Amino acid sequence: MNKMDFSIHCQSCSFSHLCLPVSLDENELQKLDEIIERKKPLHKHDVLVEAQSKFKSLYAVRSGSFKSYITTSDGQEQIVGFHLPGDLIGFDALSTQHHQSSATALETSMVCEVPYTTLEEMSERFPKLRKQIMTCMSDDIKHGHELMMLLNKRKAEERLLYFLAQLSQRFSERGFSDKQFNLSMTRNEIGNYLGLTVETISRLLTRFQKENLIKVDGKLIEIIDFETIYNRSQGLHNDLLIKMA
Amino acid sequence: MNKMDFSIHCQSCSFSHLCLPVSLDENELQKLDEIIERKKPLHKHDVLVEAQSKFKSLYAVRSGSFKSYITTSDGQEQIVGFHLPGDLIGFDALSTQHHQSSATALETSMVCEVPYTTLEEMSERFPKLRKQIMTCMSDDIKHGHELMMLLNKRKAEERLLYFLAQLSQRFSERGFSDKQFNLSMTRNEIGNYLGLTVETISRLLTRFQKENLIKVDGKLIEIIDFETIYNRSQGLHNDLLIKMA
DNA sequence: TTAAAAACATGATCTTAATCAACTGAAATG
DNA sequence: CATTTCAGTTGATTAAGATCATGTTTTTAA
Repeated sequence: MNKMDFSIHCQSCSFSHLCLPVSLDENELQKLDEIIERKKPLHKHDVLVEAQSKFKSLYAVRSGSFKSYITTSDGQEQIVGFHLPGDLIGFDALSTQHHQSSATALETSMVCEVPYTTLEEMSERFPKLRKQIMTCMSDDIKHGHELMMLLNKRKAEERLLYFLAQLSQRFSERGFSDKQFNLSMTRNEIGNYLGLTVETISRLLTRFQKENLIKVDGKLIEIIDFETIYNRSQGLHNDLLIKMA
Repeated sequence: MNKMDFSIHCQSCSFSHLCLPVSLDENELQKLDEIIERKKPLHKHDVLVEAQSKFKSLYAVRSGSFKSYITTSDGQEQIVGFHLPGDLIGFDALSTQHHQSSATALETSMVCEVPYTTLEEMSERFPKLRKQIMTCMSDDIKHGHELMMLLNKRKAEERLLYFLAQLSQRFSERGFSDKQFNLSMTRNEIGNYLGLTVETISRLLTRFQKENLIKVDGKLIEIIDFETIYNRSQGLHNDLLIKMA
């Protein structure tokens, strides 16, 4: 962790192309940068947002990662998303003024905080900012639809391959390696998200390794054959592909 | 179908409390009413919105019902929602300007059309309208989260009971009977939405009838024991409830 | 109005991933 | 640094729901 991180600006942030600054001009960016507060690091298990709590701020992940989850009536946890640097957390509270889901850090992480009141003001003045928030919500809806398809139509193997392919892509978009990365979430959490058990995740990872799709070393994943991972995650298997050709 | 339907106004619409007019004042409502176009009826299987098509209008269901769905890479259909009178269709296009899902009528239905350009103008002038659209999107995200929980944590029986309970509630909110209603969707479509097969839906409906929870007559459903339906849809069974007491 | 096509119901069998169990390794915590 | 808790792996068994098969009823369209 670099002390410099505390004083970084939106203008020079390497995730600005994914985050709120998208499409803002110099002047607007300057304003946004002024109202954003940099918070001190959160540690693993620290709670960033509590479900049902009043909406006070929007957060952008600066480093590390988070999971967000809802809690069912019978006390179970359902993870609804994992957040990487550049992602926004908390906009599910924009309508009701209360958060619908909780968010906790999966590792030591940093966030930028955008206080609600200043955000309201700014989005009144800058339609582009409003639009960007709309886009985030819309993306979230789309993600929900895709997930629905995944959970309804795909079997265990396809779900986990989809998860790995998607993670790899997201790391790549953020300038990290898409060939080698760390899983900050446990096997249990992956299973929770994908509607599978830990045992199934574990077995599949070992199998994928045997099939030479990935290399697994604890939390470290190496993507060996992205092509096959992607195809099979879409329900396209080799024998099927050969038939089509 | 009454001819009067064609000339009904937002001011006197019985679904205005669920639809765009929410929280608009007399003047604003008047303006909204002026830009809304009433379209002629759509029939079963008619396409209202085509996925990937350019965003031209937002639609509010006036009568009848719709399903919206995405199509997977291998050509399968995944239903992502059913729409009843008062519901908005098409706002998943607000960010990209292109629709993410298709929508077709499940029966003879009517919609109110709000052209995109006038909507943009209006929402610029009336923050309340903008807020209402935000609320719709936010509700959709929330719905997605709940569905994820349903598909990941609940078994077939609980899913279908949840579906029935939710339909009953939604009918009630719209001033229809919550005790007796018609399923405008097929068993196949229910299964598609809930991640189950037709056969499972069929078997469960017969079982629920035998257990005296509902009465089934083809597409006509009568809710007999809402209390038990709701409890069991949440994973709370009788023996468990007795233990807790 | 009637033929053809969908939609629905129900039984028999099979498959996938859950569950149960036992063990190993990693990492918090006093 | 020790010990106890948590995370992960692997095997054996089971159960829920899919799939397959067939008959019936309802809808649709010629």
